[in-house]
Amino acid sequence: MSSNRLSSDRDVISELTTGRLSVYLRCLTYLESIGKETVSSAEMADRFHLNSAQIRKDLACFGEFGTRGVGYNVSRLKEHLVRELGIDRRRNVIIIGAGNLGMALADYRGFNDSGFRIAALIDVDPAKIGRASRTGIPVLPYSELKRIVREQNVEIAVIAVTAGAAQDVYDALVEAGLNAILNFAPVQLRTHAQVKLKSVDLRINLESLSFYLKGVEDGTT
Amino acid sequence: MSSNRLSSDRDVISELTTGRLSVYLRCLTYLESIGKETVSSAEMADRFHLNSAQIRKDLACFGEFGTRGVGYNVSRLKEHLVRELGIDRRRNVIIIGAGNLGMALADYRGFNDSGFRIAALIDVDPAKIGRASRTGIPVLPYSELKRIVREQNVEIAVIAVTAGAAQDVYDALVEAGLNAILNFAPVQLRTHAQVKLKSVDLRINLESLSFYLKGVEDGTT
DNA sequence: GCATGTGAATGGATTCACAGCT
DNA sequence: AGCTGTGAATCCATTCACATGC
Repeated sequence: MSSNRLSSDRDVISELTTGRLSVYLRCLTYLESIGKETVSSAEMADRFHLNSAQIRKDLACFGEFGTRGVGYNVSRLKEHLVRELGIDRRRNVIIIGAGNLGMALADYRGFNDSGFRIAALIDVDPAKIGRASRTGIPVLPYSELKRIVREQNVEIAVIAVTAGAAQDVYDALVEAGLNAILNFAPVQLRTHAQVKLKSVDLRINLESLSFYLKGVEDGTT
Repeated sequence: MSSNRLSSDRDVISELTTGRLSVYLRCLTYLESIGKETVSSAEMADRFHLNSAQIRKDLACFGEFGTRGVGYNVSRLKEHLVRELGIDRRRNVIIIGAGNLGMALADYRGFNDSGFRIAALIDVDPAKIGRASRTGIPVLPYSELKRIVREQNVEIAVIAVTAGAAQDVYDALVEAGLNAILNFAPVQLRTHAQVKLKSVDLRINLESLSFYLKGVEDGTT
C-alpha cells in the first residue's frame, strides 16, 4: 500500500465526506496560524464534536498522512487537503442575477478568497448592466454569457435569480459549457447529468427551524 | 390505528425527512394553484426525481392522508403540512448583522413570506443603526437585543456576522431566550443543547464544487 | 384495477475496537 | 505508551415488494 496515494485512484467519495474535508481544512488553517505543528484525530474530534474514527477514515481516503503514535503534521495535511479540494489554483466564478442576493454574494468574503474569484455578476436588466457591486464586481449582460464564460475562463456559476427564471438560466449555463453550479433559487431543477449541482434553499432551512419550534411547543422536543 | 394521528405522538423525524416535507409543500402549493385536486405519490416522485415509496413513508409519519386507489387530496395534504411544519401562524425572525448578507436576507422573498416575518436587522455599528433595508426592515442596536426579542416576540434568529463574532452572538441569542438559530458564519459553533441550530456554509458549497471539478480534470469523474 | 401504507431487504455511513507502527 | 489505519459491527435511510383498502 503505497503511501501518498494519488487522488486519481480514490474511490467515490461521498458528499458528506467532502463537506467534512472543508471543515478540516478550515481547522488546520487555524491551527497553522497559531503555530501548532501536529494534531491528533482525537484533538480535532473534540474541537467540532465529531468522532475521531470518522476523521481518520475521511483523511485516509487519500493515503496515509498521519504518523502512528504522533498524529498529523498540520501544514502537510493542510497543503494536501487544499490540493485534494482543487483550490490550489484560482477558479473563476460568475453570479447570475444582480439582485439583493447576487450582490451580497459577490461581495462576500470567502467567495473572493483563496481559491475563488468572482469574475462578474450577470443580469438581464439594462438598468443594472454597467454598474458594479460595492467591492467593484461588474454587472455584465446576460446576452454575453457564453463569451464571458469563454474569455474569463469561468468554471463555476451561482444562480441567484427568481424561482421562475432559474430553470432557463440553468439550461443556458450548461449550454455555455459550465460543469459546476450552485443554485439559490427555491426550485427543484431538472438537472443534466455530468453537471454538478449544489442547491442552497434558504426557505427550507427556516421551515426546518419552525418545525423544531412546533415540536417544542407540542412537547415532543 | 387511528387516522389523522396528531403530530404530538410522532416519533423522531429526521432532518432529511423534514427537508423533504418542505419540498412537498412547495410542490403541493403549485399543484393547488393550477387547480389539481388529487395527486399520487408516483406523480410527485416523477416531478422531483425521488422514489415514490419514500414519499409515502414521509407522509405517513403523520397519519394516513391518502386514499388507496386514488392518491392524496392536494389541498388537504397541503394544509396538513403547513400545520405540521408549524407555519400556520407567523413566526418573527431577526437577523444579526446588517452587512451585505444580512441586508440581502432581510429583503429576500421567502423570508418575508407565508409563515415568516423579518422583524428587524440588528447591528453594533452606530452608522447603520436607525437606517433600514431597501424594503424597510429597520436596523436596531445590538445592545437592545433582549428587549427586541421579548417585545417583538421573536422566535428565530439568523446570524449574518463575521466568523470572529459569531460565537459571541450565538451565546447572546441563547441568553436572550431564542431556541432556533440559522447560522451563515463559516465557523463551527460550540452549541447549546435544546437550541436548534442550522448552518449554511457558503464556502463549503463552493469547495465541494471545486472538488468535483478537480475530479473531472483528473479523469475520476 | 390502482395507489396507499408498511414490514422486510438493501445499501450507506458512522462507530467500535483493535492490530500495527513509531 | 500513544495514535493511526481499518475490518467488523451498528445504526440509519432508502428501496423493494406486497397485503390492504378504495
